[in-house]
Amino acid sequence: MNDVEQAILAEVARIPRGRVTTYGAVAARAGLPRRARLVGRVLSSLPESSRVPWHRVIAAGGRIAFPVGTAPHEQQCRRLRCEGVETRNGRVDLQRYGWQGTRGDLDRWLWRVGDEN
DNA sequence: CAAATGACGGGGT
DNA sequence: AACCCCGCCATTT
Repeated sequence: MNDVEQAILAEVARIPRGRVTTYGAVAARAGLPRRARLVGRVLSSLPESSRVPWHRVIAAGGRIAFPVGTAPHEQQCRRLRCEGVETRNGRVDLQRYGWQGTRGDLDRWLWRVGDEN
């Protein structure tokens, strides 16, 4: 595994339980702007045994990347539901569950923790 | 080597 | 909101 994949997985692992973020956002935070597709490719190559929370990564606009009705789609919805994230018609409300990862994040705002610059 | 293919994104209709 | 189209780029045909 190279450093690029490492950076991407590190960002995915940073997403808090019960929150979600997009492929594009992960790429940007990993220092790879406009490389959303790469994020998807890396996640698709994860072994079943991986503990990386891949289900917290969704497509732009809160859409679940897998086609509605497919097994992987159902699995992702199930995993999200387990941590309190509700999915409606294959989508997640980003206004409510979206995680930006930096300034403006609800958690940091509430607890005043992390890098405040 | 050319063309198709994605766990994508954004802009236009 | 739902498509379509095009940019993106590592892999696979």
